[in-house]
This record gives sequence, structure tokens and C-alpha cells, in this order.
Amino acid sequence: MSEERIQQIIEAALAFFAREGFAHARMDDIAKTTGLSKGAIYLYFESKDAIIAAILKVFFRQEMLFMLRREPSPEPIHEQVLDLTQSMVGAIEHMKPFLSIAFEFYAIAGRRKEVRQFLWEYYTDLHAFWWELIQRGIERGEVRAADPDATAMTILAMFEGLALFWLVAPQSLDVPAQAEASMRLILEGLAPHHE
Amino acid sequence: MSEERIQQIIEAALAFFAREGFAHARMDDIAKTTGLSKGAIYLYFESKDAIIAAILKVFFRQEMLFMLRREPSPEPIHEQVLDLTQSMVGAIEHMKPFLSIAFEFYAIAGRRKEVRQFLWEYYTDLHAFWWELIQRGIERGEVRAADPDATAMTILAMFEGLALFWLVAPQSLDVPAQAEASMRLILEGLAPHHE
Amino acid sequence: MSEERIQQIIEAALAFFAREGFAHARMDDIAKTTGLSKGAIYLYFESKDAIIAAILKVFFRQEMLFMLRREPSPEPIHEQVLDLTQSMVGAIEHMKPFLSIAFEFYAIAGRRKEVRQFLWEYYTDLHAFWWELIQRGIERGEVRAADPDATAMTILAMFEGLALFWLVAPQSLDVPAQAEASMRLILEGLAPHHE
Amino acid sequence: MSEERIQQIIEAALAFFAREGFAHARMDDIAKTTGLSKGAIYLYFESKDAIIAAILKVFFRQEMLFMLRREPSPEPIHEQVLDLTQSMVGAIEHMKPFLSIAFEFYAIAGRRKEVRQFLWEYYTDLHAFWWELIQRGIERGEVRAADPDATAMTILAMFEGLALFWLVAPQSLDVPAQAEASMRLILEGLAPHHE
DNA sequence: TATGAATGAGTTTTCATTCAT
DNA sequence: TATGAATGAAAACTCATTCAT
Repeated sequence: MSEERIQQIIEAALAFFAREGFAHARMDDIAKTTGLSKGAIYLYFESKDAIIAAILKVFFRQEMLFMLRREPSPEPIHEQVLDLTQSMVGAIEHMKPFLSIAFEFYAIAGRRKEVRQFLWEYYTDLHAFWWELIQRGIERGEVRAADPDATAMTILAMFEGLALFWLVAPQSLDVPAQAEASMRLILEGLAPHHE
Repeated sequence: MSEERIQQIIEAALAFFAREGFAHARMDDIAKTTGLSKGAIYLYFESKDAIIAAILKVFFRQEMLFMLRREPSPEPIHEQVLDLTQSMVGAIEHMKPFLSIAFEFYAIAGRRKEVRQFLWEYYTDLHAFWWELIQRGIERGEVRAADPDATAMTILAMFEGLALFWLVAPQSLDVPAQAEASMRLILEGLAPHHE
Repeated sequence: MSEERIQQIIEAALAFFAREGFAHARMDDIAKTTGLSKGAIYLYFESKDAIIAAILKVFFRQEMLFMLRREPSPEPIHEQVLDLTQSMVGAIEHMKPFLSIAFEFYAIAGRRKEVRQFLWEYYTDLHAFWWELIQRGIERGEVRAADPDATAMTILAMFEGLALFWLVAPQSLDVPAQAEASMRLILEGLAPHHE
Repeated sequence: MSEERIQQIIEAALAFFAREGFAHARMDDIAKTTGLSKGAIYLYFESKDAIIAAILKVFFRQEMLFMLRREPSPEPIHEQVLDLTQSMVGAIEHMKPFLSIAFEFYAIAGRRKEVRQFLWEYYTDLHAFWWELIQRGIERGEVRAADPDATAMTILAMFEGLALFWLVAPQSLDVPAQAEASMRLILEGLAPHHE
């Protein structure tokens, strides 16, 4: 019941924060969208910042749950990577309406240690996931002996950059195509016959 | 004289916006830092938003001027790319204190068309620069016949992502090393003996 | 309840606007007089101008309601006119403390079409009322065949002018006496045995 | 030279006060229109209020100078009155662009004794003028033995009211025609064969 | 739990006035 | 005399938060 209310509030807040930004969105808006009164919001969250903090947590967990749950697969790494790329693109597209929020959090991260730490954990998890995949690829001989750390980081960075470009040029950028092209380029760089 | 004041204000504003965020930074602070009165600020900028708009323009032009000015060079593309990577890293490091501002602009871009357009022009310029370099590499036979569009985009995305990670984990990430590693991976993917 | 607050605010605003003028009266004062906080005022009116607009409407309706409600009467027109004159004088005296506000609205009317239109409607109503009375007088043969339009206008003008003189010389002008004298002069000009 | 500057300033101020109202018109506007700098204004007037005060004096003297200078005339009073009516209408039409200012002064009169007194003197002069004319009419037997005080006041009031209606309904009111009709009505009421 | 009216501190913005030159 | 950049006090307005019901 209480949990339900909290979800209601977070959803309403997400909508307004995405549309107006953290500073511009008003508690009034959130309350009205929730269908609750302004006072009621404060029964569940002690402040606007508390809502923002809650959203930070919700926001940076959803996206990758599907990935972190993947079982090790016997499929060729190459195929898995391309599959995952599609999934990532799907995830980015799914949260398109909220991308602005992500960048607002990044801005805040530059100023607040807790946010920085939280986000770093998130990226660490993602990184670990790709690291493992690459590592497996190396072990299986499907990937040349590249540095899996730096490679995973490169992949993550590429996805983040893509999300940014998509935010900035929603019409001009074919995200799935670009993501695939980028990933194929990286895969090419990882191909074992190079050595 | 007037130009000088405008620079003063932009600098003070940059400092406070970086430290506090657009919403939190107060005109009072900016004025005080400038050494001017609050009223004087309004002689040069008609509103806080006008200052932010001015900063947008200053901010996303500085970084790449050095690049766009480069003459075509006979050096091997491979060397040029690694050189440029160092320059980019230098630029990112140089504007480290203001990275938060960049991300705040990205968030705003998601909500305001003019900002989106301005940023897109910026990225278009950068993209054209890399595109040309790659194209030249292909013509010279130093790079395989990859899609220069997608490749340039990949490079840009990678740099943006790196900046983000650095903001989030200033201690944990060795930016120059990571940038070089990422770029070498991409270069590997572009190596001509692949075909 | 809400209606009650609105009345409270309008009353407080009237008092301060009358005393200080629209420009000088401060929202703070109005709030304090109401017993409300400044913020509360903004729950009911979105701006100072909105309060002024509301007052315009309240102000130019009260005065004449009593007149417009009058049933056609069999009394001699002559008597009716003198009765009405007294009522008008009563109305003017009643709103004496707020006369300044009326003139501020007239000044604004010169600059803003909507105000002009609103006031013109008000005068049109008043005009219609006197027009009808005069017309009835003509029909009954108690008034000579004068132009009822111009006559009604003359009467209204005379009252407005009187209000102005009273504002300017509250001590020197005996309004009831002057109003009666003016009206008797006009009635004389309307007497039927002239023709 | 100094006098010239003062005139310049008063004219510029008149223009802006008429257009924007006393409160809205800014010293900046006035200065710019004058062609002088803001600082220079303060060499000639010690404050905005001082300019307003100067305008009050200029404003309420121009209009009637032509009248007060009139020599007693042998013409029939009836004719003289209609002539004067035309002159008054001309005067009103002439200062049409500044009528708003007049009403702003009336509003201020309600709040400030000096303004009240100044205006009262002005009206007293005008009143005296009409009083004399009527008195002469009575003496000459061209006007019945009406109260010249009340009559003069009625005439003045009528003109003020007309000016107001014209401000409020510049299109709908034919001022010359209405003024003549109103005056004829009053003249009718003053006709000697009544007694 | 829930309401929503009320608060009041905090911010932007305005502009008459000053003053160094 | 004249300038116009600078001041700073004032005022409108905002909105997260509280609290009586």
C-alpha cells in the first residue's frame, strides 16, 4: 500500500522531472499528477531531494537488470555482443523520454560525492558484465588478448556517447544502425586473426 | 570595456554554475564574485537565462578550436589520431571543473530545441573533422574502407562517454591511458590488412 | 471560503490602492492588512495586475446597480430626476475614499484597450438608463423633444465632472447642492414650454 | 539655454508619461528621448517627481490661457458661449494625446494636498471666467437670473466629463457635436423667457 | 492517512539616483 | 555642463514545506 504510493509518486516525479528538469518541476505538479495532495507526498518522502534521490536509485537499476541476469551462453561471443547491443539500444530507446534526467544526474554527480559513488557502482556492475564476456571470449579464443578492462570501458563509453547524441539529434541519428556499426568496429578491433 | 565586463561576468558565472548548478547559483554570488553590483550584471545580461545562454556558446566552442584549425598533415593517420587523442584528453582535463555544466546543458538539450540545435552544430563540426581524417586515411590506404560517418561518430561517442566516466570517477579512471587504449582498439578495427 | 478570501484581498487592496496609488501600494501591505501572508495572496491572484483588474470590475459595477434596478415609475420625470440626482450624489459620497482609484483607471483607459472597453460598457449602461428616462419624459410630454442621446451624455458628463471637482476641492464644493443646481439647470433646458 | 534644456526634458517626459504612465515611464526613456544623458537630466531636475511637478504646472496652464485673455465682447452671450465651446473642444482635442496624464494628476490630487490646491486654483480661474460671462449675460438681460456660481461649475463639470468620455471612447463620441449639444441644453436652461 | 490552505524565506529583477571622469 | 556605468534599495513573485483539520 505504502509501496504503491511510493511508486505513484516516483512515476509522477519522473514525468515532471523529465519534462521540466529537477529545479523547475514543482511539488505541486508532482502531487497533482499523482492524484495525491501535496501534504500526502510528504508522508512518503521527506523532501523534494529525497524524491530525486529515490529516482536516482530506480533510474540506474532498471536499465541493466536484464543484462546482469544473463546466463553464460555457449553462443559465439560475436553473436552475443551483437545481441546485447540490440538490447542496449532497446533499453536506451525505452528510456528516451527520461534521458534528460540521466544527464541531470551526471551534472549532479560532478558536485555530490554520494551521487558519484552510486553511479560508479552502477557502471562498475555494467563494466564487470562486459569484462566477463570479453574475458570469456579471450579464453575461448574468439577474441584476441586485448585488455578486457579498457575494452569494456570503451564499450560503455560508446553507449553513453550514443545516448547523448541521440538526445541532441533525435531525428538525425539512427541509433540501432550506429550502435551496430560502432560495435562491429570494436569487434573488428578485437578479432583474433589480428595477432 | 563592455566586452571586458561581459567576460568578467561569464567567468564568475561559470565558476558558480559549475559549483552549484544553474538553478542553485545566485545572481548575488555572481555579482559579488565579479566585484560588481547585482544591478550592473543586468546592464550586460538581461536575465540569468541570458547568462546561461551566453555560456552555452562560449563553452562549446573553446574546446575544439585547436582541432579545427589543424592543417592536413602528411604524417601517418595512425600517428595523427593518437596525437589528437592526447589533445582531446588535454581539452577534457582542462575543462574538468566545468564538466558538470556540460551535462546540465545536455539535460537542457533534451527539453529545448535551440540548445539541441546549437549542440548538434557543434558535434557536426567535430564529426566533420574526424570524418575527413578517416576519409584521408582510406584514400591513402592507411585505413580500411570503413564507413567514415559511423566511425567518426563512434570516436566522438567514445570521448563523451569517457568524459562522463571521468566526472563520475575522477580517481578511478586514468583518462589518458583509457583514451589511448580505446583509440587503439578503434584503430585496430580500422587497420587495412583486415580486408 | 475562497470567495471570502478574494473579498478580503480586494478590500485590503482597495484601501491601499486608494491611499497610495496602484504603483506605490505594495503587495506586502495588502497582505499584511488582509492578515494573510504574501504567498497566500498569490493563491488567489496571479499578480498585482490581476488584483487591479479585479478591482476595476468590482468598482464600476457597485455604484449604479441601485439605478439599473429601478422600475419604471408613474411619478413625474422631474421628480424622478431629482431623486436620482440625490442617489447619484449618495453613491459618489459613498465611494469618496476611492475616487482616486477611479481616476487612475481613467488614465489607464487611455492606454489600454480592454480597460477602455470595460468602462465604455459601464457608461453605455448608465447612458441607456438615463436615455430611457428622458425618452419616457418626452413621450409623456413632460420633457420637450430634445435629443435623448446627447442629453443623457450631458448628465453623465456633469456627474463625472462633479466627482472630479469634489476630489480636488472636498471642502469648497457642496456636492449635493451643486448636483441639484446643475440638474435643475438641465431640467430647465428640457422643460416643454420652451418650444 | 538652461530654459531650453528644461523644455526639452519636459517634452520628452510628457511623451513618455502619456504613453506609459508616471510609474512605468523610466528616466532612461526620458533621457534617451531628450537626447541628453541620464545624468544631465539631474542637472535640471532633482528627481522624477520634480519633473512630474513641473509638468503639472505646464499642463494645467496651457489649455486656458487663450480663454483668460479674452476681452469682454459686445457680442451676444449666446454666441460667445458657443464660440468658447468650440475653443474648449479644440483645446481638448489638442491635448488628446496627453489626456491620460490629466487623469493621473486627478488621481494624485486625491492623495496630495499641493496637487489638490494647484488644480483648484486652476479651476477657480476657469470658473471665474465663466462666472463673469454669465454675470454679464444676466446684467445684459440675455440670461435669466440663474446662480452664476453653480452654472459655471456645471459648465466646467460638463467639459471634464466629456473629456473623460472621449478618452474612454475615442471612436464612439463626436466631441464637437456633443459639446455643442450639451452647451445648447444649458443655454436653453438659461434662456431669459423662462421667468 | 490525507488534505490543501497558508507560510515566509529566498530570488530575480527593476530603476531612480549618484559620481568619477 | 555632460556622461553613462554603477549602485543598491525596493518590490514582485516563487515554492518547498508545514500544520490544523
